[in-house]
Amino acid sequence: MSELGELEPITRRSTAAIIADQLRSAIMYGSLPPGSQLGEADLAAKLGVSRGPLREAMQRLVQEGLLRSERHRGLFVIDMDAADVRDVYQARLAIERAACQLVMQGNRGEALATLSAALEGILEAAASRDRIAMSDADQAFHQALVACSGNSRLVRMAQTLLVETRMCLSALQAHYPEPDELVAEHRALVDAIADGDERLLLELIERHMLDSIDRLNP
Amino acid sequence: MSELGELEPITRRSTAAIIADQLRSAIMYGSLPPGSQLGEADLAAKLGVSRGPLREAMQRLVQEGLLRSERHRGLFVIDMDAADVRDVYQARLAIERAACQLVMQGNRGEALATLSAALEGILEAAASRDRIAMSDADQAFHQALVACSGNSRLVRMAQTLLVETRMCLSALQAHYPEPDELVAEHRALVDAIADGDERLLLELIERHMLDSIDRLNP
DNA sequence: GGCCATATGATTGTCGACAATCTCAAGGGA
DNA sequence: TCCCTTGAGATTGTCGACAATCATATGGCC
Repeated sequence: MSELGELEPITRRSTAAIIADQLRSAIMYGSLPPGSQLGEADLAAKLGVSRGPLREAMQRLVQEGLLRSERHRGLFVIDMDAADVRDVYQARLAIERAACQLVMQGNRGEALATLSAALEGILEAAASRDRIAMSDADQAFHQALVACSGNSRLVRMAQTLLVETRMCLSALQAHYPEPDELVAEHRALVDAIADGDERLLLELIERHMLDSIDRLNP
Repeated sequence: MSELGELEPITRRSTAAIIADQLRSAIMYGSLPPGSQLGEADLAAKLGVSRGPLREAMQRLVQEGLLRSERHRGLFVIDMDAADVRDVYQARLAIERAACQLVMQGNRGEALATLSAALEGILEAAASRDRIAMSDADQAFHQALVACSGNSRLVRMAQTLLVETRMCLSALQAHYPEPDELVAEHRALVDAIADGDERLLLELIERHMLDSIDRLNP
């Protein structure tokens, strides 16, 4: 959080990082749909940069696994099949389960405050019945959960997995839980943290992920 | 494995990927020690490429978290403190624990064959009492373990974490387990898989990681 | 003598151009 | 009619050069 009136350099982040964020966002929200090719000249013109920095940014996404590279063919947004959906949620379970354990044996009070706020966000989104807002709030909650673990590696991994999660939802465009259910599931997680019930928390997060796999695989 | 006499394009992987591998390897083995700056012109000359592809490769490692970028200053190999060591092993535990579960509920037979071979490698390395060979075999074992999960996301994450693990060992240059202990610990893992004892397997992998944290933090 | 401003050198960030390769369509032959 | 070859067009891969920024050393001023 930046202080009020604090003077900072205008560009403290590298251009490649900014472009990578833009592309990640575009992929996440389905603006660059799975399987689509990323023409370098085209994109560079749209973003107002040269091909150099753009290529650097794209290499980041290749490393993340969001793009696949075919030599002399171009870069394509990955398209996810059922196996990918399974992999993503299994990996999310691994990360978030570990995050839950760390939260429990770490600063639980601070985590509780952060996650209560995130839960409030889900509540508002659910009230508005806006699917995208709900997804945003859902993602923010899980991002916050992992952030509370204090483990930067877990945070980085979770970010990519959450982007892929959004890709699934955008692509499949279905089977997203009802607002009430969404709120209830996350409230249960927060309550378990509040009660200090690690056993229950781990069980809930496991169910949360495994249910999602079932929901997305008809 | 490529067939004998099979004709394949000489360069099927992108140049950036090859360079990234080289750099990753150099970082892993301590050839590029933590904290050291990566001069672009210098490296490009050594690798026989231009700065363009080199910069692309470096962006991959930035995304991986192996390099940190300071704008207009350059790229530096991350240096790991005690907190980083903890984070890496916590993350490894998360990934490898999940991999173990997937192995147990997946093709256990194939995993057993692969891991038995990997264990044989550890045995040979331990016999030679060559520290580097032991580390290589250790890493290969855990890489194989995660690969047996069949989850490509877990594999990618594990790769980065294993590189960071090697960085710790190269940097701290100490507290690596005795050959006998190394063999015993991994044999126990394989045995647990052979017996189909998931409970024990998870307990062992947990101990394996948590012990490592203690060992590296005096 | 100590400290600040300036100049210099080196390094990074960005760009445009050229070469290599792929895609796709048109043409010729069986 | 179908298939292979061949050519044009477009796209990617690579490179060298220029601009912007930072680090360091030098000289002047207090």
